[in-house]
Amino acid sequence: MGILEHTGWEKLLELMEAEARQKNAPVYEFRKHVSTPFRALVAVLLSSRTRDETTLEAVKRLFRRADTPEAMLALSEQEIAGLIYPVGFYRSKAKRLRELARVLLKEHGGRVPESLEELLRLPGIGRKSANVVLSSAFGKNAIAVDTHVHRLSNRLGLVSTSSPAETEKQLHRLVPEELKSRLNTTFVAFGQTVCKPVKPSCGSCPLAEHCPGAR
DNA sequence: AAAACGGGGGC
DNA sequence: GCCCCAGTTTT
Repeated sequence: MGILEHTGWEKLLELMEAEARQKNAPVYEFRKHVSTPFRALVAVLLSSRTRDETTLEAVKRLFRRADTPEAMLALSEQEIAGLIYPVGFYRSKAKRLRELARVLLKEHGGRVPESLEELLRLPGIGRKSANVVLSSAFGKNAIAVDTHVHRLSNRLGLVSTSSPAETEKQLHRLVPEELKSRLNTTFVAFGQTVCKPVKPSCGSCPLAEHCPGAR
């Protein structure tokens, strides 16, 4: 018997969300500031290997200077690097941001494309990032498999695979269309606050009773 | 001091 | 698939 048989998808997401909101999961504050397509694209690029609180500090400063591809391209790599403290990886991230702005202007008239294929062709944007933009900025029913989604899906026994790509496939079959986008934020929020990578709070977890990974 | 964080890109 | 990247935070 899996956890879904006890809760169903809707209830599962509700339980996770309630707990994560109470614990002030960083992703909620983060999302408030990066809801437009360009901001979402920039933020997701910067968020690689970086916590949401850290990324948020950087994008708040960055967007005051460069909230459009034109403004971004007008800055030098060094200037961008200085603005994105404290995300780390300054040279590579600054270079990618500027290149991203350049391609956006040259290939897409400065607009963020809305298809997975086009997003994947942007420099610095891979499958996870493209799906985050599709779901968070364009409201599409996309599933973005980051480490949180991958880890939680496996711990909860929703999928069983070491491959993020396979997790994405299986979730697509499993999750009701209208809940796919919501799953991204909810799983990240719950992963940040309860079902953490190290030392998960199984003792106080509302799902522990029916979670195969609880310990 | 060492491990964790995390996703893209190149091979 | 595996390794590289390379700064900050957590343990």
